[in-house]
Amino acid sequence: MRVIVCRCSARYTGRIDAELEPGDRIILVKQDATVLIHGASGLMPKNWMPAGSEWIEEPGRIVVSYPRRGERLEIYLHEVFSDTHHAAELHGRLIKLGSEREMSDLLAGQLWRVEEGLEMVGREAQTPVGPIDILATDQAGDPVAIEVKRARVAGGEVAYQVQRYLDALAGMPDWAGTRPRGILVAPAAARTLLALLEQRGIGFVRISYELLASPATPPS
Amino acid sequence: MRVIVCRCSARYTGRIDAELEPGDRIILVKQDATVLIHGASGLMPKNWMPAGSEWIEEPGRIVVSYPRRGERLEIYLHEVFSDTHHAAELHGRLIKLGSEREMSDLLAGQLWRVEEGLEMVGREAQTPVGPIDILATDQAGDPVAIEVKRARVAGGEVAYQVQRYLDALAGMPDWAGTRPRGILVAPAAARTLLALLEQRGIGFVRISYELLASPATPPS
DNA sequence: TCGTATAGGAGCAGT
DNA sequence: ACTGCTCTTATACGA
Repeated sequence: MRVIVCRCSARYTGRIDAELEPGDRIILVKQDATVLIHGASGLMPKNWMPAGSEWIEEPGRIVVSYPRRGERLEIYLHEVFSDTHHAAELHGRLIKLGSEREMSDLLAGQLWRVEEGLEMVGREAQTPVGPIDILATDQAGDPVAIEVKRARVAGGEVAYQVQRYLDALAGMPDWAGTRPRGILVAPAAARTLLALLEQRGIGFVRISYELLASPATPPS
Repeated sequence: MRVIVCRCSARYTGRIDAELEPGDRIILVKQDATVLIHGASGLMPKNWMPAGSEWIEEPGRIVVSYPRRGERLEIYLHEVFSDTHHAAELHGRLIKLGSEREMSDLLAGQLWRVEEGLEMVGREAQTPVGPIDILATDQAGDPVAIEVKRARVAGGEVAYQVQRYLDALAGMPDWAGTRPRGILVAPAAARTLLALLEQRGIGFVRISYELLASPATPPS
């Protein structure tokens, strides 16, 4: 890992064309050849190049390229304040708790929170248009596609995503003659989305990861 | 801007819970108080905190918090290899060419490339469900919602995005009695998306930014 | 503030 | 490789 503190400018061409005007920046070059040019604000780098990029260095100029995708970044070093190298031998993992997948896992064992009488059919149930998070059957035997979101949902696309699953279910021989339903499970939803779901006949059940992770209290 | 090269571990709690095991990292602290913990690979930091975070430092331990969103990052410094500060006085802008907005601007003056006889109605035309990139009328006087994408489109969401616009148009008094149509303009589309568009009656016209930016050759 | 859409999105898992 | 889909997505723009 190399850290260059410098005043530089840059020019990127590839997926777009971009010009970075001169400024004080920190350039990180990682062990996998990822290159980041970080400015004084924000999470995202001003410019970057992906892992596996090729590196050509001349005095005052660095050219990083990724021919496979037609990308190229030219960095012009106007003044180098420091340029150091670090071994980075230890690489501890990052462990995340509370992902959607985990929420879905928890919910699978607590389907009674969604609706009484649901029977699990499958997880990530394959349809021609993509996998359904949780597929269940209700008391009437009709299929219920449950879409799980970890965080508050605002955008309306999810309604169409569920609709797409329902259309697919309706066309599958296994479910011929049934009336597929859809339910969105999330900790919160935008007002406009709730209206859209209502209009489409898609249910919404407010459930958070914290609720699912807390000691379960199944129905009596 | 501060750069700490160190061996550290960290614990984040907020939107999820995450634990970063001990490893060699580069911590960037930006002028806007953004904090990034970068590992040896990849574009994204292992952990981060947003601009405006609060900072508490003790020997061997840094606590960054953003109470407004209930976020907190604890960094445990096991060994500090270097810890430097840099002024960063010059902040040149980043200028991008080839964004979707610019592509849309160009296309607005070359609607003949999409379909003969289109008449411009509006840009970013407001509907209750969001703005339509380009709204036009065709030779029959029916509204045409044109969605512009600057890069190849794979996901099917765009079909629903356009469908939503069409539904909204159908419900607007201005367009009562008309038959709204949708057209996706992009340099390329996935096979499955093409099928979905076809099925939904949404048109696809293959146009790239490069084509629009090249010297225009209007119809004879 | 919320809602909506773009991003050089990135990253990941399945086919 | 292509597709689908989540992300502590970030970021910008507008009502």
